Amino acid sequence: MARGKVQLKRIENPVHRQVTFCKRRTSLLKKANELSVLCDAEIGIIIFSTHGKLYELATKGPMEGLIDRYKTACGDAHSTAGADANQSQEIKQEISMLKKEIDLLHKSVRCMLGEGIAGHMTLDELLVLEKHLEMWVYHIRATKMQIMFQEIQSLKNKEGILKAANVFLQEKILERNSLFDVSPMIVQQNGYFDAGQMVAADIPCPLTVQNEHSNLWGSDMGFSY
Amino acid sequence: MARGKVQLKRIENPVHRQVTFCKRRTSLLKKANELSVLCDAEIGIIIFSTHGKLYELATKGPMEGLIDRYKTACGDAHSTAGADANQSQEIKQEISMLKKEIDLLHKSVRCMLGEGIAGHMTLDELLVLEKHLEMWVYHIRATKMQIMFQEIQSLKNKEGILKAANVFLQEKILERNSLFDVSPMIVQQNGYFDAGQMVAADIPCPLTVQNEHSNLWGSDMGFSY
DNA sequence: AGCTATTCATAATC
DNA sequence: TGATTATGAATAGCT
Repeated sequence: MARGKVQLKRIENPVHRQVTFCKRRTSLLKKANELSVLCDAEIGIIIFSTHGKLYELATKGPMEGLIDRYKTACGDAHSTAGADANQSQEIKQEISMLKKEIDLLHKSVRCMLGEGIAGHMTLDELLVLEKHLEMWVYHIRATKMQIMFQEIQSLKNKEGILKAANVFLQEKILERNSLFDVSPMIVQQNGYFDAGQMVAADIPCPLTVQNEHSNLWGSDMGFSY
Repeated sequence: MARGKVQLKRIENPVHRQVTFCKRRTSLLKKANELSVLCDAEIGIIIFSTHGKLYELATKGPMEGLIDRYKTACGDAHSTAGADANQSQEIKQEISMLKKEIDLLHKSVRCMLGEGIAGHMTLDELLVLEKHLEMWVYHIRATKMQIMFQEIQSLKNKEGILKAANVFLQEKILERNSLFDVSPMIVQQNGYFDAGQMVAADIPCPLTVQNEHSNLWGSDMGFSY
């Protein structure tokens, strides 16, 4: 062909390969159509690109009909009979395969977003900008997460301290209750309790704290990050 | 073509038609084979001559496999039976969706590999990809944030409850200190308090705080996003 | 996507 | 059929 004869070998450069694929595919289908018209032949062509994209041509009627004719002419019997029975199983299997592929591709995309772009010098500035923005946002978010984590740790420490303090205080009270008949107190679920009423009450119930997972995850606590 | 441009019309002369069919058919199959090798594509060609004679080519594996792949990729087969038509329809739709996503991801990967955006992805596809990525990241982060806020809220509730209980207990103690000269207890800001002041006592009704948040955080709760 | 220099394909002919 | 040849098509390498 032009500007040098081509080797009948897979084109390694992806860009070249893609361009050649596009051009030659078009020509092939055109040729097929010409042959069909000129010579009154029925032709079907099925092409799957490297990436699995389908291109097809059927010159007389639908591809289905051509395939049926092919199977007939091929001399077979096992075409459509048992297909339906196994179809459900096959479809499920196919869905599973497709999902696995999607998962793999997701990982690929993530990997590429996370990896350097140094290997491709022709990469445009948009991608570089995106990368920079991502790094920037990353640091902001990391800081926010750290602050939140510290707050959680701090609160946990406070909790432990207060629990210990309360245990000690209750020991004190019980110590005296046994001598002076002082009623215990109740802390209610919402954390509110009426101290005045408690003092007057006479209920031998433990001081407990429960169910404080009354999550206050309000709609106004937006995801601002 | 040589010696005059050819009309794209059926060749009426049977001899000419036969000769042209033979030559062009050979060339078409040759071209198809070249395309397959050069561009790593899977190609199948089925040709029926005017007289019904079959010529075929399948570049990677048997024609049967290619036809199966075609039916799968096409949006799926003619399942004929109407019994499971609805289920089949849903499954087809799901497969279609999955394939679209795979196609999108393939394009994304290619794009990121530096093959260029314009030639491979439409603006719509880019927007969809962007939206997908954003939604994906959004869900992950929303989940993380929700867990963290719940944790914080839970701890704050506990803190409030324990503080109230602590205040009440201190009041109790002070109330009796005035009568029995017991020194009050102090919980210090840094969370330290002197256990040595504690007086051993029998505690039939302990002040308890259930520990419900210990398993919300994994040990690998890094800032990985 | 276009262009062009080459190589290919092939219609007509022998 | 097969070979030859004059011409139109296809296309690889570049922009």
